[in-house]
Amino acid sequence: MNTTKAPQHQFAQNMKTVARLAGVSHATVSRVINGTGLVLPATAERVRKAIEQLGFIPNPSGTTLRYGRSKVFGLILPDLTNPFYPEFLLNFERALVATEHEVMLATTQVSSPELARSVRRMLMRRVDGVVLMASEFDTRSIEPLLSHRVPIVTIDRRITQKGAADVAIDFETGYLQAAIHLKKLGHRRIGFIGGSEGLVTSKVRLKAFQTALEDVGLNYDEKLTRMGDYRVTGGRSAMQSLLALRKRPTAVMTVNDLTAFGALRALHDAKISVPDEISIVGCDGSLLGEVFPPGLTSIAVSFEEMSRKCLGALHSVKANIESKGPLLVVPSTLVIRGSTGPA
Amino acid sequence: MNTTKAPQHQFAQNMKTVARLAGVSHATVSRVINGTGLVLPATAERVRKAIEQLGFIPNPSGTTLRYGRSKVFGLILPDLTNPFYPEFLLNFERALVATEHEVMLATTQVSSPELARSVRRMLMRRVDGVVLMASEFDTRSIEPLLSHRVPIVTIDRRITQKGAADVAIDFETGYLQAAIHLKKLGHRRIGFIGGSEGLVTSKVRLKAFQTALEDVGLNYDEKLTRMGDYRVTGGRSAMQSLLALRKRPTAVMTVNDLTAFGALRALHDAKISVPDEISIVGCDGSLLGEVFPPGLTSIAVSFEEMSRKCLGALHSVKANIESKGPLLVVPSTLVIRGSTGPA
DNA sequence: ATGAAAGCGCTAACAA
DNA sequence: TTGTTAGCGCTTTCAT
Repeated sequence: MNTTKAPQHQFAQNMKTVARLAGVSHATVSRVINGTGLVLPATAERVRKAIEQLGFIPNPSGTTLRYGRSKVFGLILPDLTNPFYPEFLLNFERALVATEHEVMLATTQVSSPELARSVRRMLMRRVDGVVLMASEFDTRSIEPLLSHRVPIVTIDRRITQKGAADVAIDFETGYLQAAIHLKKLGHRRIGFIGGSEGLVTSKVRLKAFQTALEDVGLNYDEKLTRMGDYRVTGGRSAMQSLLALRKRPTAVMTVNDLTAFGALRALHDAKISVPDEISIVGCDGSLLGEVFPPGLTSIAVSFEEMSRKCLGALHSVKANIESKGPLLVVPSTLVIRGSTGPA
Repeated sequence: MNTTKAPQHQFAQNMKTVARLAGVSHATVSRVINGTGLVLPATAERVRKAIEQLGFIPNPSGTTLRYGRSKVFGLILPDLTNPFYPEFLLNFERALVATEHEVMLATTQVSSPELARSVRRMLMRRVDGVVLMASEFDTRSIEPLLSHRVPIVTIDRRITQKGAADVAIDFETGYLQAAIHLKKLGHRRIGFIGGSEGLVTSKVRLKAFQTALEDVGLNYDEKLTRMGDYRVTGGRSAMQSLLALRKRPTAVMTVNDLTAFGALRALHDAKISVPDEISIVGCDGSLLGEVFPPGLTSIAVSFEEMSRKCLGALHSVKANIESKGPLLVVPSTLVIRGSTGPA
């Protein structure tokens, strides 16, 4: 005999209720909903009618509990104030929702102990995979994901390992396009504002810039390079430093849009006209670049394609969790706006 | 006898495992983890040690299944490309994570049928409440939330109902501070770029602007008012329209930062110097306003306080689901940056 | 093609 | 103060 009372739930319907109304078993209801297994068309129709009639809303926690699957993917972002990330999130969420999945978000400085806590949260919620938007992090933090066989995708880390794939951004073509564009405009002294000292992505982008210059027959001049921090402040002070040079660059490429925004701000404050006196190139292709005066020429990646590749990578890691994940590449293209002009 | 095989889970530990190691029952483990009920300190210590030793990670789907609680709050945002929303999301997430909760995100144009689908997703996941960042929407879309007794908080709708609270933003003080600030700078002809025609929030902010002008003894001039769309494009063309006037305003307030960005862009393109020739005031206090040349003076709301109020409202609705939710107010304050100067 | 049964991990009611 | 027990909804295996 049942001694405990049923708890007060708001949800009176379950598959059994539906089954009863349709005159079938709840297993059949499950088969209809999941489109799996053989069900007579007439039966399926009856079930669908019952679902409709009852306004039945399935409860995925049953499945999560029983089978450890959640249809939730974790997404770890370092910084929601950098427009790059919300724009990616938007596309990622859209791609997930289209397949009945959900995003579980964690905003975490990846170099902090917070990363380990975010990972734990995701493990608790039994996520089916994690996209870690970072190239540099303490590998011990993701160890728990690996040991629980949760597929991982990192971004632009350019390394893969057992259970983890990587989606790299092909900055090389983007910076090359930018170099061609600037050279055509007559620029010869092209500077660069990089990311944070020592980071892999930072080095990759600087290298891409250097190679691009060489490829169009221009010299790379170390004196025209400054390091930033991927943020506005870094771009701003780097630009100020470049402006202090006796022989200034006539164009400056940057490591990301936020850095370029900082540079544009420094130029505005110094009353130097863009693009008349100097040209600026960003990297990200974020929407705000369209507005930021005078419109930022930028090396853009397709967020939509990136989301798709991340999800694809996640699936292929899951399918083969015992081997190294794939290393996918997303192309980049130059978007020309108002911040670049004749030298 | 058990005929089905245990499914392949990555998680070998549950409360029973912990209980066994600690020499107690799994109910006691639950009590220790939740800090509820009486447990002898020594017993609790043994349990904690066992949890530690096993690296036990609790599985909330058990609770969700049994009791319909998820420790997840839904957040419905209209637009992640408006920096206001990611900045709010950041704070909201932080506040939730601090109490072991999660955000479930939906990015949805609230006037579309997508809203109903987002609501359904949240119902499926058994969210404990929903923050709907919208003042205008088809009420039928949230009907399912109400009927399932899911607490709702709307933003700046300025209406509450059974099961739903509202967090309104007190724009009145913010616009008043802005009016005082501009008057002190010598401005007499102050224009306004509003939101979308017909929306409540749009009307509220326009009204706040009008009242503010009156309060400082200035005349409201309808000819200096334009409607926008809360986005960059609207602000841009509205500003262009204002610039076409024979007698231009010397300062313009806007309905939000994105609109102000658009206005600043239009002014840049028209080679009109800000704040030398015209002053601009935004509304949101988003971080990007700091950078956007020449730095946007803006009416800011504290995202942190807003998150806190939303969560508080959600709790008080839940505690009293049968009555009208509270109507809370978040203050706004003027943040002075470079876009305002002497007339 | 359909049904029966089992069990995932949890918390709360009750018993001891 | 601690243990026992029940059952939330689901999918899958096995039987029919």
